[in-house]
Amino acid sequence: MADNKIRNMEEFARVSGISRPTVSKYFNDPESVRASTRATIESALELHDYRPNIYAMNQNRKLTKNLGVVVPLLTDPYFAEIARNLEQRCIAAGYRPTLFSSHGDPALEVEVLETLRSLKPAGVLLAPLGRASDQRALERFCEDVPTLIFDSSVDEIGLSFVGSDNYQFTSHITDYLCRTGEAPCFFEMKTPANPNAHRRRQSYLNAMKLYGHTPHVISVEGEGWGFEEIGRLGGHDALKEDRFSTNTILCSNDRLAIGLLTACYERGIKVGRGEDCTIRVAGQDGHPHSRYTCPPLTTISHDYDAVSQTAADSLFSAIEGDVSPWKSTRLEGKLILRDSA
Amino acid sequence: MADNKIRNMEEFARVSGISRPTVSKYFNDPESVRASTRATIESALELHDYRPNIYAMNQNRKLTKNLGVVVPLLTDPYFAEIARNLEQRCIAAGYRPTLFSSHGDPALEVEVLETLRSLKPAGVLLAPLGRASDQRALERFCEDVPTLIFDSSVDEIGLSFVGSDNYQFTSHITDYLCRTGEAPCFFEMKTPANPNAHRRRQSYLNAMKLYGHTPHVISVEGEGWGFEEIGRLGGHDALKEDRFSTNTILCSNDRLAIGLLTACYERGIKVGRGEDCTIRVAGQDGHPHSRYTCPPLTTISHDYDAVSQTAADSLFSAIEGDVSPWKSTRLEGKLILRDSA
DNA sequence: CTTAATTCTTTACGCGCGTAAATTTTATGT
DNA sequence: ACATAAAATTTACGCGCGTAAAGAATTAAG
Repeated sequence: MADNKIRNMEEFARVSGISRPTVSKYFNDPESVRASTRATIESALELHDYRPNIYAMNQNRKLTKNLGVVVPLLTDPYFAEIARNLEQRCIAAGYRPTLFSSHGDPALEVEVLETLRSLKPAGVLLAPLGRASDQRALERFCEDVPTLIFDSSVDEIGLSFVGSDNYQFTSHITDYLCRTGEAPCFFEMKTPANPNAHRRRQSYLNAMKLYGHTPHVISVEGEGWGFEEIGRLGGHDALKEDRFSTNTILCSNDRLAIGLLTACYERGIKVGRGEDCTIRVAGQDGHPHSRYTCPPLTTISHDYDAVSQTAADSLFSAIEGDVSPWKSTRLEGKLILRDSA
Repeated sequence: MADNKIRNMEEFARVSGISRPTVSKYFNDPESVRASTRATIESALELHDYRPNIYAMNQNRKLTKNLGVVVPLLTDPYFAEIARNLEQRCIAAGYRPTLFSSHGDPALEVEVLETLRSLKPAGVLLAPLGRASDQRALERFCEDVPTLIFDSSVDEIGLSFVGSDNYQFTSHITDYLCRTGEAPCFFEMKTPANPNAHRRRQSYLNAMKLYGHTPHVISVEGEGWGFEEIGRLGGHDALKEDRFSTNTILCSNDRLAIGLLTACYERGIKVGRGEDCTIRVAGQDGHPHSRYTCPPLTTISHDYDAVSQTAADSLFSAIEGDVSPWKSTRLEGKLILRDSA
């Protein structure tokens, strides 16, 4: 590490005894040079620790090693967790991921895409805002940049879609709730940000019909991404007006359920499976926090690893030349039984 | 937006009728050109929507407009929230922030700094991992890049430090707890990741002495960043062995408190201020989730906005030439009274 | 040892822009 | 109107690297 101030690749090539174009080739892909050359360069690298100027590098390269990872809201632990997972997969595969959050704002989402465009990324892993997204802007972006859509699907844009099977989620947990107690009613936002919410409601309706029960949907008001508060306030209203038709409530997602649990607590209603409990509450998502609610939340969890891996691998293979047609992959969730239902 | 494929600044300068060096000057700082010229350029910009190549831009510029924002763990909603806040301030100030997370891993933290170095950022807002950080690596980085340290202080490195006043946090909430019930015992991790934890324990000890009470600290085992689980398991143990000396527990941080609340629930212990409650639990941090625990968590909250603003503004003024000496700013927290204590 | 296939070296150009210096144009004050 | 300051233009060079082409060196195969 006696780095004698190597200023550029020219100098580094000189001290390593290898020509600059070959060194350039090495940095582009170490496997592309002979093993003995690689060893020479790498031993020189240990002595001088030089790093190529990324700006000069990316200026002329047809394809950078940059990847974009875009999530709608990084302060949501679900997206934070999946972003972390994706980021590490990208690094492991030799790419340079950059993390972006739309912060729940459609205008910001468009800006993020513009920024991303100027980064000339090799590819992008994009979880759109959903309903609020500027569809046209997304489409145009996907035409220019290899983009894999995940989490929430918006038409057939991009290379492919990878997400969870929301129909399976809801039908599976509805089935569980029906088998273990009263059939559930469904607690959701009236105008959800995410299109998955519609699939979940539909799946609830289908499942209830299938099992011969009368479905009942409670849709609560509320805009934005403060789901817990929407669930809490909506929960208070619904409880006050006695709008829950059964003692079992299936929430459209965990964050809503967390808010509802708080509302129940605040009204002195005991939630759970015990003898002394009034109602059962279940969520959907396997939110990182769901383990620590009181009572711990019964939910159906995304397979974070599988979604991340499928998404990342699809993008990588597309970048590396695989030209398979658009495809939607929806992975099943796993029921997580806890005390709330 | 009839963008007739502007390929570079040369072409854009031609169509806008302004010379390229002036256009370059404009993109570097729009205020640096005459208002009439600015108007000319901006109207051309609307017609052709050209964006300078950021790689070519940053290659020769002495100082880029890039900023780094580094947090120890982006999946922690506290850091996610503060990162979001900082990011938006950077954008508003005309910089290009890039978000990094060390994911709780010291080796990754060093890697992030290396990556950051090659981005030649104008400055960095860095929240170190803390105890686990590679001190030497941090120091060397701070020597090369204008870095403002926030959240957790590590020696007097970087431009300055901005964070919360942990002494005030703990003494304030200890005072509150003493005045409203039994004096608290202190629930913490034996080997905390964050140096703030030591300040909090010390402040607890001081405050208890001041008020003439006997302090009692319960330190629980557990490594890593899964604070909720550490709090839950440690809580179970402590409850089982009856190690809490009073009916009031002040937790070193909210995530630990959240885990403890879950443990209490699981043991059928009622937490809160009500007649029927056995113990009181309080946290520290004002974690985004603390509003939705059951019962809602009494805590003392970081002033997110003030911390972010002070940190961002300090960095900006340092970048713009202010050479004030190293300084530590510690902002007071606000008590948030809820039902748990 | 010859031959062919790889791999490396040399040479050279260009990417898109920052930036400096000298010159010309435009704005400002009297 | 003039002198002066401020801003824009012209010209030119260089940043650090990607990349292409042609020739030399190395390796692998027969």
